[in-house]
Amino acid sequence: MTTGNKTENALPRRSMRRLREKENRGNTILKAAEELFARKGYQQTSIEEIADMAEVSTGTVYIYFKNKEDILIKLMQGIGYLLRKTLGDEFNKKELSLDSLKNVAFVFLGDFCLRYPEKIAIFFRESVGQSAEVEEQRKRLFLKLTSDIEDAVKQIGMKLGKDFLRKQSPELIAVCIVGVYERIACHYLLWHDRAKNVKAITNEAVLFISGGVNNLFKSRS
Amino acid sequence: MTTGNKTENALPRRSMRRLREKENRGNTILKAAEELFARKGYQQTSIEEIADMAEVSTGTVYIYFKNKEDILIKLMQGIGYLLRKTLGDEFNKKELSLDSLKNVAFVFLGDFCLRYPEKIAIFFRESVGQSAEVEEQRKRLFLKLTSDIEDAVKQIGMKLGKDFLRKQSPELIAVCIVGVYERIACHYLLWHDRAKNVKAITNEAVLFISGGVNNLFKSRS
Amino acid sequence: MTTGNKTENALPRRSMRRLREKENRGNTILKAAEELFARKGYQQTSIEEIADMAEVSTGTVYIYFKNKEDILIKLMQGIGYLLRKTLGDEFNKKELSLDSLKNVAFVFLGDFCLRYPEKIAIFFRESVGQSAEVEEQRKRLFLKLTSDIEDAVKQIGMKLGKDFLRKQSPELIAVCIVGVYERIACHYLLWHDRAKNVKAITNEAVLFISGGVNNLFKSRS
Amino acid sequence: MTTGNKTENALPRRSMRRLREKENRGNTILKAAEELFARKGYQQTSIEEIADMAEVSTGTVYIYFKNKEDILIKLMQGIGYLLRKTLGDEFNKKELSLDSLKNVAFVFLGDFCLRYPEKIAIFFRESVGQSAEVEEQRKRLFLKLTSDIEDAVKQIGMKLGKDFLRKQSPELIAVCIVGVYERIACHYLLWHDRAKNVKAITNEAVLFISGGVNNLFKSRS
DNA sequence: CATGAATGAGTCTTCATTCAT
DNA sequence: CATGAATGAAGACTCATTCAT
Repeated sequence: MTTGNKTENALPRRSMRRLREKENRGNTILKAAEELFARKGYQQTSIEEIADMAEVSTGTVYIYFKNKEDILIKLMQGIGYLLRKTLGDEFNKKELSLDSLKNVAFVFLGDFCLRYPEKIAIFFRESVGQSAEVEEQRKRLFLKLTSDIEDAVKQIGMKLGKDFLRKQSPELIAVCIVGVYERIACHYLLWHDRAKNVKAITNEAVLFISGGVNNLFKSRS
Repeated sequence: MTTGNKTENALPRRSMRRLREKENRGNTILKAAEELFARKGYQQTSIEEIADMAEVSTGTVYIYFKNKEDILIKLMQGIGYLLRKTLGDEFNKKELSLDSLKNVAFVFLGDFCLRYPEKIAIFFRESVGQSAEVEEQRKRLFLKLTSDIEDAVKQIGMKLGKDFLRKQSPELIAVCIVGVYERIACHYLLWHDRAKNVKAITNEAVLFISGGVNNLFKSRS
Repeated sequence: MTTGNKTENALPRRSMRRLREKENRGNTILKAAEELFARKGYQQTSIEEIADMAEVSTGTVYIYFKNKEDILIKLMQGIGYLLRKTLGDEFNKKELSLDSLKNVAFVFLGDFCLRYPEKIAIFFRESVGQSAEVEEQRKRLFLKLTSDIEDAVKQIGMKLGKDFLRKQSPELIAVCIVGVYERIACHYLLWHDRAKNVKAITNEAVLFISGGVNNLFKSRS
Repeated sequence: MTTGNKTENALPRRSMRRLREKENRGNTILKAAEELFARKGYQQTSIEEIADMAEVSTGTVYIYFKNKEDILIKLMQGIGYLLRKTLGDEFNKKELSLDSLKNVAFVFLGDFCLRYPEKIAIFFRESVGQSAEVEEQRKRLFLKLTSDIEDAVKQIGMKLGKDFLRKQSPELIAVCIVGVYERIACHYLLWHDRAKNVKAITNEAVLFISGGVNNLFKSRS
């Protein structure tokens, strides 16, 4: 049936293809930029190279993006969104508990980092120290990410019926967790290439984080 | 008279000044670069600006440094050295113990970060994502720093007569500690300006780290 | 029914509209270009802006005009035609006399300039110094205009039974008159906005021109 | 003596040459730009061409001028200054009288225009319709020029003991004179090449202007 | 005819680096 | 050593024009 329908409306099909292409053109450019930024660095990549790899002309790049900076920002936003979604979905899978922190660590280190090393390179390296605007975006994304984790930490505390030392402890915990993730990703994945040890590393990272979190619960009287 | 005076004294005096200046010229340029890189960003700072602020000519900059990248690298090395020295001195002050980790945290967050915000900005922001050579240096410095902490962690473990879960646990601990430091510095000092809360923050950071470390000791049978 | 109706009537109606629109499409584009060129300048106006204001696509612009330059040239030709027609009609209204020069001045300064400030801006400003082709057109139009006035001046001389100092004097007179018109238009209308004083200005301009013309008649022996 | 002096201070001589070169470099670039703008048009001339003709690199152009527009503006200012100086000097040569207008016309048409056809091309063609900033400068220069002539006209009126029809008549006269000059220059020098007829043309232009001015004096009762 | 996305040649502009003085 | 004017390669960006649909 569906096929028959398609056969009848040949033109729509074409225009649909056009539409799809149009929608994808921007993504093709982003993909090309992602790979090049991760491999050669943001500064070392020219618009022409991105255009070449995306098989479009330089002018086309400027139809979809305001300027080179805009490409990086859109890339960051995409990565930020995917990251938060990935972690958020994991947090929401079951009841929040200390195990959630463990699962999230596995999703990030054992999954996300291995699957998207270029995204990690861009998020943790190429988007740093480029310009005021990029830095602003970066800050915003990190704060959102931190805030997500802070919320989860708070709820875990509530679930466990425990209070934190200070009202702001969950924020600090979130900051620490993000820091641990970031540096592990850089250290073990970008610098060394110990993808194979990921499991052991993640396991211990989870232990480290759990220990840290536990230490910031107010002890019962 | 005046002329004679000048001929006799002024020249030697001048040349002494020259000598002193000559010795310091490189440092003056580094200082200028440090401030400008931290304030405006590495990419946004031109050699001319650095020369102006250091009150030398652009050509002079190239007598003391191979190129612009070299300035950043020298700056990083200086910061890296100072940082390792600061932390190392603290580690060496007394017998290593879990308290050492605490003291080091205070020295870094409560002291170093507040005293040298520009160094922090350069080390954690401006030196990131600039070029292959800079990244290489950055990696090297981070590895040294991590290695220092790893050694301290190992010794603390020995002092406490405890084994770690794995042989590589101390490395992971060190990586985590560096990550926690880095992100706290960025989050609380570069992004927000919560210099006043430093004490509470450091306190909790220390608790977090201690909890983390403790969790990676092998539990006694 | 509705469908049938559409098939019978709507299409013809549409095609009529189409036809009308088609005829006018070129003019719509010219109108848009005229306004934009006068307001923002020829160089600062893009084809896309013209198309937007004319509510057509950029491609359509190229159906009606060879290129951007062509739009400007067509515009100039239209303005040149209208200007010559306006002045010519005035010259032809009655017997040619020195009063004709006066009337023409009023028609140009007191009427044309006030009614079509954009045309003045394009003719005296935007069409200047753009390209060889445009300059060529401009020259051609100015020569025609000058020639028209020259003819009128010659006839006035004949009517008055006076000879000119030289055979070429009428040409020079025409050139001077055009120069006076041009600069008055620019000075008082484009630069200052003394539309209110137009009458006094025109009056004196006429006196200036009359005095000039009179001085180039050969004095009777 | 002088020569000996020079021989002694060889270095000063060199540095003086340097200084001269430095002062002249900007002028060399301006000269090159002047010729190219006049010949090919402002838009059609690239910075690279200017640099080539001035035998400097493109970068050097940007040491002396902010941008391309700046070159044109500096050129206009130079021309405007020279023009006003030339006319002003002529006005100041002797007592102001109607003859002064005649002499000034000869200086402008018979001298300035023939000697500096490129300056005329730039002032009356290439600087028109280019950008808001250039237009602003152009307006300013024209107003100054007009104002100079207005002042002279006023004084001539006073010298002759005659009043003008209106207080603003001198301004209008000045505007007309500038217009006459401009169009004659364009018509006879840029468009046709009647340099040989200049004398006759100027003579009649003077007559035209004189007649015009005379007609705006208030007639004695 | 109409569309408007795609093109890509063309230019300005920057700035790290060099070198004659 | 110090200078700073000159260099010129490199790259971002624009926009008139084309053409498949």
